[in-house]
Amino acid sequence: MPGFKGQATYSVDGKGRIAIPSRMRACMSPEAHSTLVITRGFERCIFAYPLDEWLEIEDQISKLNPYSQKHRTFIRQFMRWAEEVTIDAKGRIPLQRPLLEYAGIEKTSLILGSQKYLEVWDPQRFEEYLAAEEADYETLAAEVMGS
Amino acid sequence: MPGFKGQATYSVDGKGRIAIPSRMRACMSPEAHSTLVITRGFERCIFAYPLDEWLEIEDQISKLNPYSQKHRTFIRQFMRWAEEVTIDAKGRIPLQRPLLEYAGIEKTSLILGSQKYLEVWDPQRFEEYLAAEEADYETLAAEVMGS
DNA sequence: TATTTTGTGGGAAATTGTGGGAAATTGTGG
DNA sequence: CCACAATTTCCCACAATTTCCCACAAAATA
Repeated sequence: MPGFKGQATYSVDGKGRIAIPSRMRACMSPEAHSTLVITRGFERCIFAYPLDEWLEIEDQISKLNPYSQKHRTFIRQFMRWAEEVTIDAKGRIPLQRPLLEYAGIEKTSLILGSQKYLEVWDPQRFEEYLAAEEADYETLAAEVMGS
Repeated sequence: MPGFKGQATYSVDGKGRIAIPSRMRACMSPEAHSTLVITRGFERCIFAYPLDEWLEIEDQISKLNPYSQKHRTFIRQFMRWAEEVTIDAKGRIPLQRPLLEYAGIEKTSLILGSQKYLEVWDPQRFEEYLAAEEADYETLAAEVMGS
């Protein structure tokens, strides 16, 4: 089962909705029930997990120890940003203002497929992120994938 | 099962489509379902993997740790350029504008068979690449293939 | 030379993305 | 408990893009 791939630049409408590219929608399994869990991602973007993927992550979270301060803090931070949203008839999802603010998204969004989840970026911020990345793609590939 | 071989110079039509040479198409196994995954290659060309080959790569990717910053960056970069395309009735595939731009392809493309995958180059850029390669073919062969 | 295959181009149909209005829901204050 | 405002959800219309399909020409085969 292939994962999410590809990229697209879509607009954010007045109601804070963004479209999910149909190719990416097609990658979701029926068990996801057209539902995504959006949450604060790393590197200042939004992550969106299909429901079934998310449940596996939550399963891991549930195994953490709530009596450890470190674990507790992580659980709190991880869960408080998460929001379950369903994809509407036109393939869109609503994004909450706090998340949009966190990611610095206003009128345009860049959607990236990243295997098990989607990422939503402010296009300009993504450019800056790319520029800041020190290792170039080919070096990184050799490092990570080299046997 | 023999791999992709040979080369061909084909045009890119107004809709960004290129034909896949029939003898290369003939090399694809039925498991590929006439589907190629095109993505950003190294040295500024486009790679095209038959679906079955690609799935093996993605399998490796899925084993990486998304909580490691380095791995996450690689997954992001690797997947965002990838796009699943099916070969149409006339043996063509559509190429997305971002990929064409990355490879500097405009009206003409050079298609190379390279064992497990195809490469799509801008003909002129390929010439430049050859010229820039310092090691000649025979020296390289001795180095790489020497037991 | 006739016939099939292969590559090229473009038109028509279907799908996809965008925006906005109306109905339903939720929260707030009287 | 009800009225009102604000938000969210559902639905429809339009435009742009993509997909599908057919026609033609060049090349290869016989």
